[in-house]
Amino acid sequence: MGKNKIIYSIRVPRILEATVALIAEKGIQNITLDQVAQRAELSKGGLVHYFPGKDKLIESAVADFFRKIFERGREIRDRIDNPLKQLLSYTWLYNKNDPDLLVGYRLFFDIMSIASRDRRYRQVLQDFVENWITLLKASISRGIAAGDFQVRDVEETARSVSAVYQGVASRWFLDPENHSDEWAVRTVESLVGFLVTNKL
Amino acid sequence: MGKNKIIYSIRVPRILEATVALIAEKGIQNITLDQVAQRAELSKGGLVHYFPGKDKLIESAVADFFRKIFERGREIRDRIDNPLKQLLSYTWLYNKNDPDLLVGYRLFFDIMSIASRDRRYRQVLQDFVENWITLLKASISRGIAAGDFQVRDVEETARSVSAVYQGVASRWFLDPENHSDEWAVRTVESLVGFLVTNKL
DNA sequence: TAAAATATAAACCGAATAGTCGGTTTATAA
DNA sequence: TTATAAACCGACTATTCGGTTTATATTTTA
Repeated sequence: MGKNKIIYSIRVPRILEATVALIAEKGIQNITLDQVAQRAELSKGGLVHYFPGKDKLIESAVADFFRKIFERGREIRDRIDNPLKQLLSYTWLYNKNDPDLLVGYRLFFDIMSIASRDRRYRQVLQDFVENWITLLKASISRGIAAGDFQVRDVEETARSVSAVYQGVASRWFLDPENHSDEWAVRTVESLVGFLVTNKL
Repeated sequence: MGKNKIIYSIRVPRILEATVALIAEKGIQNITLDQVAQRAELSKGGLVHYFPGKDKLIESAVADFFRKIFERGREIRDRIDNPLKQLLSYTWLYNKNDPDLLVGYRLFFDIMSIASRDRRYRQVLQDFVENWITLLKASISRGIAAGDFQVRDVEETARSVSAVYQGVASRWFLDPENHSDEWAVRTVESLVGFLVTNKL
């Protein structure tokens, strides 16, 4: 593919964006090739030319989007030096005004739902999570080296931190009426702080 | 509906069971009326006679199933007297050998995914969660009264406890290879214990 | 017991949709 | 200029599926 590199580099991002936007709107299971083609402003034939099959299309769009979100998290973390503050730096995820996050949460819930039955999607999810775990482990290790953290098992603690973020995010996103932004941030700060400093 | 009470009380549970089983297998979005009818051993016409429309059918099946799961949690909790042990009593949710839980998790992820776009489902989810919150608040209040817990805000703490359970469960269920039963139980015990005793 | 209400099955309808394909246009290379 | 491959279009096909209709059987009721 891609004899004409210029047109390719215009079309493909546009298709991926259209796909992700539609998924956010209707759900992975409910988008159609016609809809994607229409939003990406090309024909169904053209769409299929770039992504042969709906599965391939969705897979690419999801992977691309998650990669971007992760990059963002890493960049924000990298601007911080203190290990504990790094571990708490992901509260940008609790921002209702960020349209990318609205998309991201919906995508994430979709993926989880499908992953509960489909090994392939389970792998996508695991890979995504593993990236964050790696990031968290680095911060924890630095905190230990600096003498700030008391942690029995870095890996296990990183997974607990990550699980806390996810649990809080789920409630915060799906029931904002009963779970304020402040509750989310307070809970994460309290629990993550405990995980890295009060381990017996 | 259901002038004939006897036949009704046989058909309806059978239909609900078939629906839930099929949802667990294929996902809410992917079941068909024909499949449900076949598994419940009646015709599609018969099925529609009892539940006029797919939405009604799914709604009833989900509500019925969640009610049963909640009843189970309450019964287990009621057999325990110590407030902290009550708060930790829900680790029966981390049991891979229970077929009802396999069904339950898949259902739950489906609901979350749809709820992220559909107000009706968000309400279903909120109602379900609110039941657990009520249960947790009761335990926390008893612990405070007994002088065992130090908690700033009962409601907020109950929601944090619940979020911890959910976050841990998500990881434990979707990536069992990297999140052992022991990790799940240890994490919950550690975090919940902290939430009710070390609040500043 | 006859009429009415209910229960059930099977055939059917129409909309939606993933994927295919023949053919056209456009860009690059010879 | 010409040959070739990529890019693109949109009509067509086959299938799926929710819901309806029609017909028949069973149960309730008057």
